[in-house]
Parts: sequence; C-alpha cells; structure tokens
Amino acid sequence: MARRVKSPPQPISDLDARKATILEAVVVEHIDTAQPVGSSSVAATSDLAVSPATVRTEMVALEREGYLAQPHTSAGRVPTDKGYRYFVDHLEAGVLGPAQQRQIREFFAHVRGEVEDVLEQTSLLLSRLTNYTSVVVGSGSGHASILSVQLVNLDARHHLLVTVFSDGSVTKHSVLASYEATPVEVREASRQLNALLIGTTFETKVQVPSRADTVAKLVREAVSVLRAEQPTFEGEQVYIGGSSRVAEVFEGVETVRKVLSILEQELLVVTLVEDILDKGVSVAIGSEHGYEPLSSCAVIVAPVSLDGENVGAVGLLGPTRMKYREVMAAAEAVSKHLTAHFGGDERG
Amino acid sequence: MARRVKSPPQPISDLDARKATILEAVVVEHIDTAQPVGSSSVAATSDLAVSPATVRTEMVALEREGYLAQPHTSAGRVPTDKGYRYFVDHLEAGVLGPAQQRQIREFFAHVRGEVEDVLEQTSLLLSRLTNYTSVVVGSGSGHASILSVQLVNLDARHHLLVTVFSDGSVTKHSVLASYEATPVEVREASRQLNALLIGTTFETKVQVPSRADTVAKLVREAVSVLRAEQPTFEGEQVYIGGSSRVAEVFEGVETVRKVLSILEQELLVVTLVEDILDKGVSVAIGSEHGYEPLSSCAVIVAPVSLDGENVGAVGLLGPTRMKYREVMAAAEAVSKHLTAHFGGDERG
DNA sequence: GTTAGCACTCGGTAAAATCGAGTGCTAACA
DNA sequence: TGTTAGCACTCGATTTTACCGAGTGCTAAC
Repeated sequence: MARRVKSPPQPISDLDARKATILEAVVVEHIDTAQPVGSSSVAATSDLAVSPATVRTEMVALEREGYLAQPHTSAGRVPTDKGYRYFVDHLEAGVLGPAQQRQIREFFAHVRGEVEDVLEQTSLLLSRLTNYTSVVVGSGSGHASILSVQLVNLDARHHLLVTVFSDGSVTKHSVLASYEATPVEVREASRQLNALLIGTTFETKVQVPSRADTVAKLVREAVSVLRAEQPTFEGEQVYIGGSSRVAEVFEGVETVRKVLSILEQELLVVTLVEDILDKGVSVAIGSEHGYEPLSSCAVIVAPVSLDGENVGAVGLLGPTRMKYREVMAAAEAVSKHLTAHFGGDERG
Repeated sequence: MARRVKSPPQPISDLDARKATILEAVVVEHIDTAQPVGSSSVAATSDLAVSPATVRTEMVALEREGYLAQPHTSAGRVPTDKGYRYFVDHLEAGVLGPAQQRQIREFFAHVRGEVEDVLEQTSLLLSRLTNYTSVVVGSGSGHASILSVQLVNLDARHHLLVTVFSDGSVTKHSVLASYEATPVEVREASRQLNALLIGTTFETKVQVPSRADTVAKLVREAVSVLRAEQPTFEGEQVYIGGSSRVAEVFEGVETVRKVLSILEQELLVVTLVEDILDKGVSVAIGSEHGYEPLSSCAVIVAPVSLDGENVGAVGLLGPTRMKYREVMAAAEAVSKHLTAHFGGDERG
C-alpha cells in the first residue's frame, strides 16, 4: 500500500515471524477489549501451535525491545506506541464493509454545493463512518491569483472589498476611510483596482497610484488592506466532525479536556495534519507527532489532491488503540472520492 | 435590572424573608462546593440568628414547595431548577472584577477586522473570562438587500456568483453551466444581474429574461441558484468558544458527551439561544429550555443589537450550579461593548 | 527449543466495619 | 406559637480485610 512511505525516526528492526504474530495478536485483542492481554489468550487466539509459556518467553523479549509494556507485574501486556507502529506498518490494506462503501458512494452521489459545504459534510460523514472525531482540512492552493476585485460602498465611508481568487475562494475586507467618497468615485476605484490586481498573486508587486484624489486614496487603502492579510492568509479551512466522540472514546476527563482544547485551536490542527502529511506518513501514533497533549491519540491522515497537487486532507483522531484497519480504509476511500469529486465534475 | 423580564411558566410564589435567605445560602454554598448543603452550615453562614433546627424546619418547607431536594435521606439539600430560578430572579446585579473589566475594555480597544472575526474573538474572550463555554450568535439582519452581484468565470463552464448584501455579508455560489460561455458573455450576464437584482431582497419578485441566448441562460441560472438558497439562508453564524470547558465543568462522561453533541449542531444552538431571547429571559435553567440533553445546564444569554434591532447574542453555557452573578455580569458587559462596537465605529 | 508445573504477585472485587454528616422528631423553653 | 436543645436514626462514603484469580517468571523435564 502507498500509505506507509517513510520509515519512522529509528527504523524498526524486523521481528521474526512468531514475535510478529504474537505482537499482532496482542494489538488486535487490546484494540478490541481495551484490556491487557495475557499469554494464554494469545496462545489460544493466534494460530501458532505453542503453549502460553512459550508465548510468555517471547513477550518478555518483545517487552525488552519496547513493543509491549506491562501495566503492573501480574497483568498482561499492552502495546506501546512502537508496538502499534509495527502493527500499522505491517498492516495489509483493510477493506471497507459494503454498508460503509454504500454510504460513501451515496454521500458523494448526492452531495452538492460549495467546496466549504462539501468539506464540512465530509467531516460529518467520516465521523459517522468511523465513530471517531474527524478533521477535514482544505489547504487552499497557496498561490492563487486574483480573478476579480470589487469595492462596494456600504455608506460614504464604509466600503467592502470583495476579492475572488482563481481557486474559487472569496474574501471580504472592510475598508474604512476617514474621508467621504461618492458612489461614482467608489466605482472608479473599483475599476482601477480590477485593472491593477487581476492576475496578480500575493507575491506580485503592485504599483499603486500616488495621486492625492479620493479615488487614488481609496485604491491605495484597498490594496494595503488586502496586502495586510497576506502573512496570515493561507486559505486554510478546518472542519471538525463529531467532536463529541472524544468524550466517548477516551477515558479520563483530563484526556478529554486536553484533546478538546487542542481541537479548538484550528491553526494547530492544520499544522498537525500537514506535518503528518509532510512526513509522508499517514498515521501518527502517540508521541510521534510531538504534541504532548495528544500523546494518547493516534491520527490517521489521507491527502486530497487536485491536479496532482495537495489541496487538503482528511484525518481521523482516536485513541492509540483505534481500529486502524477500518479507519485507514475509510480515510483512504473518502480521500479518493473527495479527490475525484473535486477533480471531476465540480469546482468551487 | 432589565434581564429578568417575564415570569417563568408558573409564577413563583414569593418566599418570606427567612426562607429566601436560607434558599440563597444553600444555592450560594452549593455553587461553591458542589456538595449538598446542611442545615448547620446554613445557620453558620447566613446572618440569620437561628439554630440549625429552625433552619431544618424551613428546609423541609422549601423542599415541599420544590425549591430544594435531598439526594438521599441523610444528606444536605441541593437546589432544584426552581430553586435556582428563584435565586436568579432575585439576584441583584453582579459587578465585574476590575481585572475582568480591564480585560474587556482592552479587548474591544484593540479588536479589529471583519464582523466574523470579531464575533469569533469575542467568544474566546467570554470563555476566558468566565471559564465556561461560550456561544456567540450573529443573526444576520434577515431582510438585507442586495448591493452588488457579480458573476466571475473560472473557466468556460464554471462561474462564481458573488453577492454582497447591505448588511455587509457576502455569499458565493458556484454556477455550473452545461454550455460554454465566453468571458464577454459572462461579463454581460453579470451586468444584467446587477441591473436586475440590486436593491432586491429575498422577498422581491424578479423578472428574468426569457430569451434563449447564452447570456439570458446564465442570468436565469444565476438567479435560480441564488433563490435556491433562500429557504435556509438566514445569515446566522455561530462561534463557540472554549468547548473544552465542557469537560472540566460537568462531571460524568455521558453528560459531557451529550452537551458536546448538542454544541456540534449549530442550527440547534442558534435556535436555543434565540428561543431564550424570544422569551425575554436571559437565563434558562435546567429543563426550562426544553432540550433534554441539556437538562443539567444553565444558559445565560444577552442580546446584541444594532440600531435597536437584535442582530445577535452572546451566551454562556455551564452547569446549573454556575456562577450566575459573575457570568451574567460578564455577558451583559460584553454584549454592551459589542453593541457599542458595531453601532459605533465599524460596520462589516 | 519447548513445555508442564509451580510459587508468587498484585490489582480488582466483595464483604464487613466504621464513621460522621445530616436528618426528623420530641419535649422543653421563652 | 415559634424556637431550640437533645437524641435516635439513616445512609452514603471511607476504610479494612479477605480473597480470588489472571497472569507472571522460573525451573526442571521433555
């Protein structure tokens, strides 16, 4: 599968077949039951024909190598982040249940409207599909050019600068002037702004008129307002679906609080998702993403592209013991559909 | 104070002074400690010079009348919704701490940008100020008229309809045509749309051209796309601040989940807030608002107006045992500042 | 290398004991 | 008549104890 591309920081030494089987059994059962897994149940579950004692010996080794951990002496084993990582890296592609496949197809067959709406709906879909909290990020194409600029006057001093970009995004800015302007002057300023800005990007240098008349002042004002946004403007949008899942999926109020408070910070979420994508990985487990408050989370990310360029991502956030196979399959399916949706019939 | 205007469904019979004092003492202490309150601590706290035994007799009466409840036989008393209601209705206006006042002034002195941004920032301010989850609703003026319409073509078949309304809001709609149109035709359609729609509202009937040429088709398409939104378009925006507070303020995962899942439904939140405003009340306690999942919540709402018309509201959501006085003061202060902010210097 | 056997650990649960805050009632009191 | 001290009683919360058993590590035999 194309998902796991780069190896994690310290390449994980391959385990021999039996250790791998045991590790997998532990992970699978722990994901299912949320309980520490003992040697005997592994011996029973896995199709290795070995006794619990043998399994135990192997488990000691797996623990020494950092794949498993023991909550306390007389308990079973629990996977560590490294254990999950191994599991995920060696996961064969999951396949979606027919019901879910239908749900996705159905959704994309009927969804309509602006990109923003579609992304928001998609985040709800993902959350419904997986029972985890979903994150959908629209990155904006970054260097879109201006298709149209328009200055609309609300009253003599308040104007609205509406800008349309080639990627279909629209921004508005208030322009508050200290002098009055007539509708005619505003219209003229609008005309000049169009002439000046159409086809430019944020990088383009623009020669503003230096005259002192009202129209020129308006133009200068508008350009500067628009430019002022440049540093922060990335056109990113974040849609979070099913944040209430956080409360049902994590135990411990404190964890819930921490995770929620991360999700509140949209900028942070975008960064997180993009970091994971940047690394070419699609799953970040536990502390791999470096956000301490999310150390008990796993994040699964799949890119959405348009004309070969990354324009966004869908993500899912759950506990480290999340259902990787199903969720990865869902993320992949939805991202594919989304890519097709934007690449194909529509553009917003 | 102007806050509590209408009496609740069944008018609350006034309590005699001593009962009122006792009820208040119970409410105050319970809000503080989250524990059932016993007769002796009431006797000690309140400045009534009576023994616990007397307090107890009164408490029995208060319980019979529905103001207090007993979690179990040998515990202290806890206020019921009705008890909180009485408390709130007889609350003298709280006054904000100087630090908070400064924080608010500071905020409004420096906040800039579009209405949307201001509202979002405000919701964060409110949440920081009160340590509860905040809700800021911008209602949109409802019957704004169109100031400008513009059709921008992305490519031969995809166009973007950008509409500016008199209240400063901007909408965009994709117009996807089954035929190709030249830039010239698009520009002409844009011109005609302007002529056709400027000054109209959603209520206005519009005479669309019935010709069969590309321009006329585009115009018809655009008008119908715009009209299609009418039923849902209310221009409402919701900004929720500090949703992670939910996890620290309510006990019980299930409650947290329920509350969060309500907060996810923006439409529902708007309705809730507007319902509370409609009733002329500014606090809804427990089941007063009729949303079962929020039955352990209190919601405090204060309106934001522009030119005497309600254009939004700020709200705070906490447990029924929330710090009413402080929070009501904060809500009121912020709503006043917000009203002044929009009424005065800026318009977005 | 594998496994049966076994002593050992230790968290979880249940039962028992205890504590004490708070109650309702009653009888005495002003 | 309203207030209060006194008192028996209730009942959740906390602590204590005992115990169970899942699971371990080790060892000796296979």
